[in-house]
Amino acid sequence: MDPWIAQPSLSLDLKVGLPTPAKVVLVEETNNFLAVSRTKDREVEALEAELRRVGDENKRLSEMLRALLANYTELQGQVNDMVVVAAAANRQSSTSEGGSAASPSRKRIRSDSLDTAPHHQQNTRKPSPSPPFAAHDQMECTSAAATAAAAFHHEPGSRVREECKSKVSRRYVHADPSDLSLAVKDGYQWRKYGQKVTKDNPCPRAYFRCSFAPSCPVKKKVQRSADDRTILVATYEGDHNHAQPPRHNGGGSKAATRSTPAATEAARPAPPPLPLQHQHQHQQKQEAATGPSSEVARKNLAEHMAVTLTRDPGFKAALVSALSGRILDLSPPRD
DNA sequence: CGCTTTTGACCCGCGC
DNA sequence: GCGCGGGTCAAAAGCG
Repeated sequence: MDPWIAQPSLSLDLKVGLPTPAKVVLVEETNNFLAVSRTKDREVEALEAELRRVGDENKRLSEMLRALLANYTELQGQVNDMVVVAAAANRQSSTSEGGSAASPSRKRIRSDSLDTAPHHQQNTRKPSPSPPFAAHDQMECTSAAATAAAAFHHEPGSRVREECKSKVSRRYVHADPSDLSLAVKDGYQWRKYGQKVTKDNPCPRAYFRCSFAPSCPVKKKVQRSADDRTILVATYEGDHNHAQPPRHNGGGSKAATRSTPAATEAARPAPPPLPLQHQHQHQQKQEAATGPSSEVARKNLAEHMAVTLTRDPGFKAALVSALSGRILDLSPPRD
């Protein structure tokens, strides 16, 4: 039963000066209509007020997000600087020890980073004396691999150390747990060549090669984090020996226009996980070509954070709970 | 038709 | 030497 029908004022009006039943019904409906209109007006006003309040809150949250973003960018820069300093220090120490670049990896050294696909089968069992990326300094871990670099310092001889030797960087990407594609958007074209379930993580690990240039030695491993399955951990090995592919291919091969998960990665405007030196070069190129890249980076980051938040069921639930609580508090009491 | 993805098999390093 | 586990290969299937 609607609340306005039970209001005492309505029952009073019904009994005054109404000679015929038809008129009684007419007046009753008119009064009902007026009561409904008044109630609706109050509801509309309340909703408008709530809308204004939410709008203000949205503005405030946007400002907080901007401030957070600025702090993040600043901290990211500091971390980059620290990693550069640490990498320089490690280069000095490693060269003073006789140069670790010539030490062979304990793991099987494959030469497919040098050779093109047709002969890698015959050459894979031979040790590769100096892959192209080995000519660079060995400790070229990116800022994203700060944790790997830290592990390297604590665990000499471990697998992490090997990875750092061959220019390993890591990138953590938030992803929908229901999305099983294991696609990490980084601006490059990747071809998946294997998938494996590892011992320490029930989620499968996917192996990718750079498919933009056949001789590109870069490999990528993508696996969901065992702790938080909404996070994809992308591990990059090696360094691209080519420029970043264009965002969209106009009249390229058919495969380039396909909408496969790996192909769609290349169409997204996300910054590539370049090592530090290349990141700086890339940034300078971008700045020269398109103006300051910090704006673009901030925009991308803001979009990413917004997407991440809106995809998070917990965030949605919290938002709904907060809004419903406010609405109930602000709603006019009905007797 | 050309490319990518899938997936079982295989290779190889490492620990015991 | 053997088994385990990570990484890779390559044939088949899928896709536009």
